Amino acid sequence: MARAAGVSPTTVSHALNGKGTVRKETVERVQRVATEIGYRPSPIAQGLQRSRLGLLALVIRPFHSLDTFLPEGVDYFLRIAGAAGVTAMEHGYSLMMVDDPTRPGVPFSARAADAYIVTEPFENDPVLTMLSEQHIPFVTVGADPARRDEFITLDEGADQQAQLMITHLAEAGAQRIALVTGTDRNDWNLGSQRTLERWCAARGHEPLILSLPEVEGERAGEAIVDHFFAGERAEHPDAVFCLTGRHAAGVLQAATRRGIRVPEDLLLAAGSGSLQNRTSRPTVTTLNLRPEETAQRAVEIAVRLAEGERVEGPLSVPRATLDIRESTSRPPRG
Amino acid sequence: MARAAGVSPTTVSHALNGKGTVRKETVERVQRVATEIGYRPSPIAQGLQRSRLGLLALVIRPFHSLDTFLPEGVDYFLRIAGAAGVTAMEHGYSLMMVDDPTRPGVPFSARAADAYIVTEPFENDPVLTMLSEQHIPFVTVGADPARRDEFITLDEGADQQAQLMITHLAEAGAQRIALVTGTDRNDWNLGSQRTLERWCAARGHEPLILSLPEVEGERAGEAIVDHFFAGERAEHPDAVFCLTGRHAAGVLQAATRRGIRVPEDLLLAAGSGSLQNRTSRPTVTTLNLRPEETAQRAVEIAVRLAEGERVEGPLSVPRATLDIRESTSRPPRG
DNA sequence: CTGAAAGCGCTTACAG
DNA sequence: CTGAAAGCGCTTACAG
Repeated sequence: MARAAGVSPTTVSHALNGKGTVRKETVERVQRVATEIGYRPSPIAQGLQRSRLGLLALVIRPFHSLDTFLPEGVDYFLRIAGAAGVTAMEHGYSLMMVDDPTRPGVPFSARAADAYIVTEPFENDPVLTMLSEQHIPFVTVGADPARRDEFITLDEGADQQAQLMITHLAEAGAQRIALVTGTDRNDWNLGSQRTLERWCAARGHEPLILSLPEVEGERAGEAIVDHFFAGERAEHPDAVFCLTGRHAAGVLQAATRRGIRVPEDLLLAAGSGSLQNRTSRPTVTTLNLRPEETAQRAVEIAVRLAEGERVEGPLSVPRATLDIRESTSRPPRG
Repeated sequence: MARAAGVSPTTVSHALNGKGTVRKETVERVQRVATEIGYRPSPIAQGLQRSRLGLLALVIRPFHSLDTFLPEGVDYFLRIAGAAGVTAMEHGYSLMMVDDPTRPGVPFSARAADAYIVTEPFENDPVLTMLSEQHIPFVTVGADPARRDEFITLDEGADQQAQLMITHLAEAGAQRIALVTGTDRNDWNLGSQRTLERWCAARGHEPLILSLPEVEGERAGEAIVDHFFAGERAEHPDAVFCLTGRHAAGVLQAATRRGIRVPEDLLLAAGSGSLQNRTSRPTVTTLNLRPEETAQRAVEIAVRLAEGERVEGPLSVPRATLDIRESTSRPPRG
């Protein structure tokens, strides 16, 4: 490029970046030649000397157990991804989704991010261990349950979120609330479980809890209904709270198939809902976890970390709200 | 790092990459020190000299008019994105989603990709112009309608795809098929329109076609039904083919609201379907565009381009198939 | 106003 | 077996 314009590399750089002082005609000539030959400064070379690429990485840990980058009917994480991409762009960064960067053979670009966002890390998550050991800045959405205060974390307040739904179900008349969690050992599953146990303990009855792999999705419906409605009638729950929208959709189908009416016989709710919970018959009450705002906060923190700022203080996701729908809208049993 | 291990940078490089010949003990010491101090070679510096970062960029042009990275109920592109991410990873690349890289102020990382995939480019798309001028390798999914053979393109065969659905509707008894396209000037909208026009011409009647912004989604349903069912009864279509699943979902709702029964009074089909078309009542017939395979092909081409290989010959997406559902399953009008 | 020099953090011939 | 030198493509002091 320098040769093509008949000037030094220094002058090219100055001209193209508006730095230093360059005669106006020289600037124009350099620009003209640049567009003529389709020259653009190498972002890699530029990155080298800023030692920053303007790249953020998003690791959605639950996708690892779901074994896909595009689980159907799992809105929450896709909305996180979409919003994170947009927010990153607004801050002058790009965002890439990567799977598990600790695996051997990962694209080496996966390690080129300036900062990482890790959502729903597992207990003692090796991804966090690696990032931490290699001094790569990162923020997690939801704590590593085993290392709660060790890393920079947007606390998701799983306890509060579960409590919100449990209170709603109780107010709608539920006496025995069953909880269906996933099997990933993350703060969302573990925290919700703790919360229901506490609630049941306060009422002096045994908690009804079932943990099934997230990946089973709606297929898990039959197993869930079998499990809770097998024994004596007095033992049956009058409300089921599934942490995932797909489990809830499955329960709705399985219950309907057996003549268990929602919400007349059974209240039904989901933690992280999805499209199908809004369109099923009846529609299903869910938590609104506000993934867009969560992503926004996470990206803002990641950007600050990427730029070498310190980030302190207790951080948290926006407070969840209830999207009350038909599945909990009529008092059960009458 | 070199100093910490008491050797030269050359030896560090050799030891860590298993190149050259280094004494076994030296290798071990270097490795030990590396993990101790959390050293990792800078991917940027490595990228500089390979002049490649292992990064692919995906530009989903329709998102630009939809004005979001996460349109709800638009499966096709998200499935493209998910599958592209996975396939990229299998080839040792990461994938980032970028919006319009021609805008001023884009993250400079957005220009750091080794190759681009651009889905559904617009007519005379400036993104393609820029990539082409800057000699950045790219592949499009769907042609730029104005520059059909100028770039490396996975042809989507919009004509064939539309023909497939039209034939199905006709076989199901449709006499007058109305087409609803989006307003983006891409090959999918324009090609489908051409195909319906040809079909109508062969039958000697005027084509019923309405173009409405993709972004209106289900809200467009009322307008569509208003438009086609305003005039005399003889002029009403007996089948509506919406290119987007959201338009189709809207038509279903609006029709139902007016007592137009699907499929008894009206056959309904969508081009690129989504979850809601599979779960609505009745379920809606769609094309299966096989986005996962499309993404896979696109990524494979992008990787070859990134690695400097030539790519030739007519390329195309996998052939669409029909997902026939209730909305076209009974002969209309008895 | 312009350019030679040094440096960003690596790797790859090449010499010892 | 190890390291000094050159180079990947830029930018940023600094000298002229």
